[in-house]
Amino acid sequence: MHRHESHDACHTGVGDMLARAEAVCRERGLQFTPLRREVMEAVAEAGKAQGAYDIAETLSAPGKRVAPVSVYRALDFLMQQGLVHRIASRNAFIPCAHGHAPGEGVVFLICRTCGGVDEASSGELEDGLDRTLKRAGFTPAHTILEVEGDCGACRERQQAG
Amino acid sequence: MHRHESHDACHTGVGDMLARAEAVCRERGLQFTPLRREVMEAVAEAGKAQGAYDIAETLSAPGKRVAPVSVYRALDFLMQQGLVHRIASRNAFIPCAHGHAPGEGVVFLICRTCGGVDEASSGELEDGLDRTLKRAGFTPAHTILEVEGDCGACRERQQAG
DNA sequence: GCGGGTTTGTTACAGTGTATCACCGCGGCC
DNA sequence: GGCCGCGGTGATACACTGTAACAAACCCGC
Ligand SMILES: [Zn+2]
Ligand SMILES: [Zn+2]
Ligand SMILES: [Zn+2]
Ligand SMILES: [Zn+2]
Repeated sequence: MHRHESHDACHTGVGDMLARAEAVCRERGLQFTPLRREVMEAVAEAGKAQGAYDIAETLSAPGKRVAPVSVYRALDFLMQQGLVHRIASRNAFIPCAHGHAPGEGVVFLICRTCGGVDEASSGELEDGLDRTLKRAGFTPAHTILEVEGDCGACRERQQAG
Repeated sequence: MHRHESHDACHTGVGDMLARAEAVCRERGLQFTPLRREVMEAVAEAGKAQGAYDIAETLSAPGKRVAPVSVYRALDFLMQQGLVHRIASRNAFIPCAHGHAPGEGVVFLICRTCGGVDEASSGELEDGLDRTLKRAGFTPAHTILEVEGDCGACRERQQAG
């Protein structure tokens, strides 16, 4: 999978993500069960946004079937803990590589070439959104901000090829 | 349905939307067929985001069934012409009340109380996003920006009640 | 061991969107 | 007129996404 070196918040490896997930759960008195770990692992290893059915298939093996509904439940849990994000425009899920605070505005950068999804955040952007909402008299509760395009790595690769 | 008086870009009536749709199609040499008109009308009259199956049901009558697939085709056409928007977080569609240029950034304000969807745009916001993307080395092609919350009218109504 | 909450398995189902093929209507063309 | 090509529509079937409901297993404190 590709890495974006272009912004300062560096990506986390699969092992780190699992360790963080485990720590978060212990800290909050919640169970990081084998299924939840497997789902977290599958999402973290994929390198691009995974559909729930993809994950179910990944985790299934001859003799051990994991039903999509179980995956959805694990994903719901992981999302509540901020360990996984849902990409609305793809009906798919990615691991949170940044560990940002809940409510913090995040932009998802979805590469249409390699399928990788990066997270970026910006106070400036958030302030602009807040002002726009205030001007419209709108009280926000939840924001979705997803940009589809080409990541730096893919753009360079295209220009080179 | 409710109206947001809070921002300057004023909403358009159903008749105006239909007239604009017709004008746009004639201008571009495209057909504004009865089905497309009916779908545009259903979306414009609803006052809140409509699912494709809702529209199909609205347009169906005893003896005249409109299949969802036909609605999807009409909606695809109307979206290409910028006459209708898709709300990704709701799997639903709204009429474009503003007639903005293609590529112009727009925020959808989705009221979780009344279900109404308003559009707002902001150069400041767009600039902030552009800078954030540039910093991340990401070239945008399409942006989804949807905020769920409470519109001014509903908030006042709640405080009064 | 028992009771009660949480997690998981299983099945069935609802909601959303697409593929495919046939048919129709309308112009252009011979 | 007859023919053809093309865009739009109808109709069926299907794939993909997500949820409801209930039972079984598990865990933990009493
Ligand atoms: Zn994150
Ligand atoms: Zn890429
Ligand atoms: Zn619009
Ligand atoms: Zn409202």
